[in-house]
Amino acid sequence: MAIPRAAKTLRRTRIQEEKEEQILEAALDVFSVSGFRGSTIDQIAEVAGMSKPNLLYYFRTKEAMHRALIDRVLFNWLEPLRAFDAEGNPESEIRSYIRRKLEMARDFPRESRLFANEMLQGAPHVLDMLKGPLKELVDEKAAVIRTWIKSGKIARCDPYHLIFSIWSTTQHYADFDVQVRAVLGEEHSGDGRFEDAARFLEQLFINGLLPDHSGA
Amino acid sequence: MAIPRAAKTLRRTRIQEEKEEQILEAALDVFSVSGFRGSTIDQIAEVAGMSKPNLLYYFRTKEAMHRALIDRVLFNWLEPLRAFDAEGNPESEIRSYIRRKLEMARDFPRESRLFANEMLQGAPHVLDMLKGPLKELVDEKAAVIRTWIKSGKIARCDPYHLIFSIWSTTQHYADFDVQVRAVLGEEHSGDGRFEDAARFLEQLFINGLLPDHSGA
DNA sequence: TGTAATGTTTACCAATCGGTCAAATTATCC
DNA sequence: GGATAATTTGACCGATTGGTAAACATTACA
Repeated sequence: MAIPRAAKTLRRTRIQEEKEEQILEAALDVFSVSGFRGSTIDQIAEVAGMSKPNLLYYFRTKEAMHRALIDRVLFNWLEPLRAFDAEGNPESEIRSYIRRKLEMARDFPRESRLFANEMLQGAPHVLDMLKGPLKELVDEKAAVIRTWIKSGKIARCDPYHLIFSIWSTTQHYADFDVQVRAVLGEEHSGDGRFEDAARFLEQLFINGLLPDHSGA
Repeated sequence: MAIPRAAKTLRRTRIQEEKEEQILEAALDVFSVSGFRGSTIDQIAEVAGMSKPNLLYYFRTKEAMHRALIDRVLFNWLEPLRAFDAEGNPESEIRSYIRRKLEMARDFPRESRLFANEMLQGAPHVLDMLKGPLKELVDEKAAVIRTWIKSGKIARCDPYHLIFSIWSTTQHYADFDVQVRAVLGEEHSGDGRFEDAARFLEQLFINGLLPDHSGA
């Protein structure tokens, strides 16, 4: 006899681990393309290779699946920003932040699109997280950048918009991948484009942010 | 007696103009948030203040509505890039391109999101346009940028990634508006943030792209 | 090996989906 | 004003949606 699903939280079976993993993997495929409203449980079930009621045995509702997926993805997503270090020197910190974010766009494009879809829809499922933990983390890093500015290590600029511009330029290669490929053409659409992007962005941000040469 | 809809193309009534306008306006509201799959005709009908069969009198299918909307939006969307002028000097051209794109993000955020949604889904409805007209336009402007580089007016860089980075940084303020507001907090979420963004981005791109001061 | 807990499937449900149809209403033009 | 064309609506259709119930199958464990 099937047990009330609450019991699952007491002890997790091997099968539960595997199947939930399988489901979230498929859900990432589907949600990242079509967004929450545009995705169906049947689609996810097909990708996961399981029956729809079987999915709903592990996640009571479509919402629960989406929530579990977001929770799992968000933590890793902020890792590069957390690694942003006040002690390092600005140039190498900015460089490696750009690198890391570009690597994530290359290696985890679905995660990026899942997040982008959520933003486009007004962040109905993660608004609290944006206003809370994310804002706090960004505030903290903005303070770091301000100390760099005060000590003359980088040019005066708005640290928030600096962070936004790194986010947007790097995530662009995941979220707008199809446009990037179309514009670059088949020949330049290989993995090499990430190296080109990295070179360009590092040049842009380093030259753009170094202290004024013009002894003003 | 209703006439076959093909007849509409012969002569357009005043009512047709008005209602189609009304419908596309509502469709923009809905599609830009939920994407094509996630939007329903009923939603659009409600926003438009008309009955569903009435919508379908003007647009035979949901696809037709979406196509008409995209067609109407895309032309204006590329206007700033078209205005990018080879004759002007690089600094002011880049400055005003950033300004124009930021103004569009501020004044037409739904259009930006409609486009972003389409990209996230793999551009099923506009792929040909990306590979054709858009690529040609970008190729043309990339050539302009290359002449600037050759004549030493701006630093050496990949013109395509330069264009991508201007697109992404500016559109970010429309597509990720909810995140920007959440991170900046209520106090800095007013229209002033567009001025701050403009200041930052112009500084970033101008300093980042001016020719090397270090006589290398 | 037996049995209870866990996992899976078939059949199904009400609500919503995109879309049709014919009747009713309104605008247009002589 | 009346005929005719254009517009609008309510009722409806089959397909798909998110989700359920219960029978069935499998696993874990004594």
